[in-house]
Amino acid sequence: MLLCCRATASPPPSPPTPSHAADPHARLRAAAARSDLPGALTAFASMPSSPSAPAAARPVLRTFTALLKLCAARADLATGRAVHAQLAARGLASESLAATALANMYAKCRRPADARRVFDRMPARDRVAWNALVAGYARNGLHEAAMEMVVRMQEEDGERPDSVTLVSVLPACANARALGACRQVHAFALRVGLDELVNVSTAILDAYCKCGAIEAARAVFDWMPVKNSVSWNAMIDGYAQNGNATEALALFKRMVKEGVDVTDATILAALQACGELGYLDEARHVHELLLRIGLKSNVSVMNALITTYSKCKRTDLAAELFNDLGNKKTRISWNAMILGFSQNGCSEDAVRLFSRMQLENVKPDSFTLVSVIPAVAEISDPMQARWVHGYSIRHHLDQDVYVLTALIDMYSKCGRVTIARGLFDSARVRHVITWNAMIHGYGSHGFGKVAVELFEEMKGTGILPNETTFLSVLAACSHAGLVDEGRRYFVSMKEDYGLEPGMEHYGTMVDLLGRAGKLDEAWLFIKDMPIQPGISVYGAMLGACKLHKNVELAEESAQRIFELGPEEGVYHVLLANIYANASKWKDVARVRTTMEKKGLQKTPGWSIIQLKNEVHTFYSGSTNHQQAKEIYARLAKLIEEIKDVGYVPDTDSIHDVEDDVKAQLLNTHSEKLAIAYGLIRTAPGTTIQIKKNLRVCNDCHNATKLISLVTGREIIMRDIQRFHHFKDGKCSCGDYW
DNA sequence: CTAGGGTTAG
Repeated sequence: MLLCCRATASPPPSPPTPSHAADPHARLRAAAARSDLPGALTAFASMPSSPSAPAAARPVLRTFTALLKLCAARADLATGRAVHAQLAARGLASESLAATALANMYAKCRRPADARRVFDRMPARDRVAWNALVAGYARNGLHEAAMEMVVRMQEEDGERPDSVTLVSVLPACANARALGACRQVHAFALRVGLDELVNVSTAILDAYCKCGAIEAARAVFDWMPVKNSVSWNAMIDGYAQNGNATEALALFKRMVKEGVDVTDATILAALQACGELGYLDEARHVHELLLRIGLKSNVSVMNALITTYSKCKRTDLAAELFNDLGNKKTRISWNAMILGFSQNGCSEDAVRLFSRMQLENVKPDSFTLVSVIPAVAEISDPMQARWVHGYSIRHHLDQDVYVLTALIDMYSKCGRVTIARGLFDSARVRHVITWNAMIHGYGSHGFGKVAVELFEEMKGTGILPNETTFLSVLAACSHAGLVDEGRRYFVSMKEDYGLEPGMEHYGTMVDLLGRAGKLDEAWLFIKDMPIQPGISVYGAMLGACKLHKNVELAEESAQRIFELGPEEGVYHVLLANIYANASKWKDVARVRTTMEKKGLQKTPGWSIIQLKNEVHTFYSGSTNHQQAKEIYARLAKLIEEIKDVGYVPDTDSIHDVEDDVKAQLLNTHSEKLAIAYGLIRTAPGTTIQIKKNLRVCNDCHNATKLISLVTGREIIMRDIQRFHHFKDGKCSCGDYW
């Protein structure tokens, strides 16, 4: 046996480090090869600097450039500056080789201005020095400056760009989305034959992708006589980033088939494509592949896999990977998992994981909060909301625009629009998304006029509205019955801002016209749509037909919806209700039968109320609550009280049974149960907050108004579409929803 | 001793 592991064995011989023979220059070279900056500094320290010392022992230019390279690699600015001082003391700081290395060091330490200063002091600048500056600007996000340097090196010094110049400046062209510049570089490369080089062509291809010129990129890719992994990765990622995930995956498969080396970048690009398409099976294949080639220890790849499985709605698989990461987890891993839970409706899991992150002392960043805050918003517990807000402040992240916007949205969703407005007013920086969140907040709470006013104020600030802004504004107009304003904004969207309305905008417009009773106009609006109307558009029409009892147009709309094959039973239910309203019982039966045949089910309605730390869920007629008896008793009393102030049960949507049974059924709606329970459990005067999974029904809406009157309570009800604030016998929606 | 500058990914 050559090596023995027994404890009694003699220690292995130490590596040959003849300390006496220590030539500092050799030691520094060795340290540099190991990228060992401290070792290199020790070696440097043992070099004599006095001119009386033997010349061979004194540091030479090479010594300093080696140190600078190490500083650059580690972004160690302090040491880099010390080396700069040493060079300056010897009058070497402007020497071509040293200055170039210095410029490079500063650029990698994110100090492009210092790099420039060194460059400007050079008496003569060669191509390499120019290249260092181009690369320095490019990697620090100074795209225009990088491109300008390429022009100046030719004009001022007559230096012809070489391959390094091109691969340095191309990322700048790419990040500046400067397609024209990309084309110029490409043309230049063709002219001087630099396109033969794989790295040049790859950089061109990548820049084309980033500028959205995916066909041009593909043409370069297909032309390239020699490709490497980077070329393939850039092309695959180009497709993934440009929304063509299908082509990205196809190319990825070809790459594997042709035996090109798959790297971590390949995997990341392929996973991105799988996630975008929600292709679980493909994601699993990529997963298997990366296990085969041993990329499992790459945390970035595992993080991407967590994200991808989450996008495929498999948080279970994501969580498994997350747990397997053990102590290799980074903050990005936590963020990915929290976001995964948050976006898949697992709000409690998201918040729990966030708490665990605190317990394990992982510092959060703005991404963490932007992931967890929507989960808190979904849970809508004001206490938790206040806590996560305080947490954001403690970690100095509350003024991050994205965090702030998430907080505004969260407070709106917790029914606290005023607090949301306070945050909005205190914001030091506001993006479009910030305005959108606030406008949406007002709109969803029925403050349509305020939403519109805020939108007008936004236009005055010079911030350009986007598609989402208009969606919120149109929805606000719809909820507040601002028909003329809505029509004008819809036109303005395209004419003044060049924004193309999407399916949701059309749906909202139909909703706006339909709610206002302009059914014929809504129908014509659909007919005039330049895109094929989707289920959501006809769904809005159907809802309006229910509201205004128009059987004919309801049938037409439903017909189109059924042709489009809806996955939920809501539209059948809606149509059946419309027939029932018109006493067309045969038709009701027919719709019910088709619904059953298609295996579609009515979504059971539920309402929840949160008290202390418990969530109480009520279904229509449910009796399984611990305090069910009390609840029904309180409800019965409540119904008597509101009858005294004019409550008449709205039994329109119920049939087949006697009137008193109808009233009975209405009285056990989940909303009413939740409210009754809230009244029992909370002190007089407390606001009651309810969340309902469907639209609040007509009768419950009516009843709740009167409940707010007789009990003197404010009741905030969040349904699938919007918020209703009930107070003093009125609702913020003005009975218009 | 011929040094100093460079492509994908998050």
